[in-house]
Amino acid sequence: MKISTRTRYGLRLLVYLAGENPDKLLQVKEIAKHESIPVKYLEQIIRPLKKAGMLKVVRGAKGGYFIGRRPENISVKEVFDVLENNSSLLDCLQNKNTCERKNICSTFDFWNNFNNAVNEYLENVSIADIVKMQREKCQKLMFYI
Amino acid sequence: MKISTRTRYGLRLLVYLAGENPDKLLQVKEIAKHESIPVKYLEQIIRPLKKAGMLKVVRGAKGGYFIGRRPENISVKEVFDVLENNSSLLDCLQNKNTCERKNICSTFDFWNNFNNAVNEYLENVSIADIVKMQREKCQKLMFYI
DNA sequence: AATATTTCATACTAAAAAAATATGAATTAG
DNA sequence: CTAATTCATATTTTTTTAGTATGAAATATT
Repeated sequence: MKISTRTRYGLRLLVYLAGENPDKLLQVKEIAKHESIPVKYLEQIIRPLKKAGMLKVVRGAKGGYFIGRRPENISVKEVFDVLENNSSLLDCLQNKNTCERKNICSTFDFWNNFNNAVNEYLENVSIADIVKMQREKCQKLMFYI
Repeated sequence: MKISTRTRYGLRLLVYLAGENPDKLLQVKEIAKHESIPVKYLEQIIRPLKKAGMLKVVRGAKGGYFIGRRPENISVKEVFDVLENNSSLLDCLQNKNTCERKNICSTFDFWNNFNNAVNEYLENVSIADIVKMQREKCQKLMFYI
């Protein structure tokens, strides 16, 4: 049970965009450098997030990206759904590849409950929350200097 | 973020053992059949669980396994720790391979909180709880027949 | 209009991890 | 002594993840 690099990068990307003024365009190259992410890999991560409206684009020279919605309205759950290849903790929880043991499985209900608990947690954390956490931490550090 | 087959199998194994009388020995072959798990794969899963005292063994002919502790005292968290190859959701949370961005990472605190929440959940579910859930479900089904 | 810069789209490769299999040693009941 | 069973390790196969490569499409600037 590991968080993929894809999701980790994607979250950092969104937090970065959300922390900047939405009228300032940020380019892949710049973001990649800032966040230590391979440029081409980042491009691939951006696409589905854009599709989901989490970020917006200006194409062509001097183009770039900006946050697509108010950060309060982007939950981490949504980021998971888009980037984590299979957002569900177990295949049997989402009817695809339905396991034929499903009905007799001694652990199905437990996994289901666990999955729900995790999802609920992720639904209740927004990108804005993370930006806020980060800022508070930064201020605390400044205080001691 | 997927639960590994290893952990899923291991949990089923423990729930099965916990549901039987501890003085009844169950053999790998039988468990594997009952739970639709490849025999040799199951053997590999048993070993670390045994090491952790979650199940106990009688070797040789007519040997087999039985639950190693009261099921109330085996948390799912413990099963994860033993079977999930890297129990932590992110490497940076456990000081090994320490990411050099750790201190400046915009998302570190979030991941840390999330990890703690997940662990807390798993610590508070025991094998006994799962056995109970399963039994109640079974009874409910019986009622309608 | 030409050029440089930037995003878009897809295909491919490499590395790592997970799942499963294979082989044979050690132990013990009968 | 033999058969049944667990123990231990090595190997193979499959799947997933991470990253790279190539080039098209769009647009600002000159």
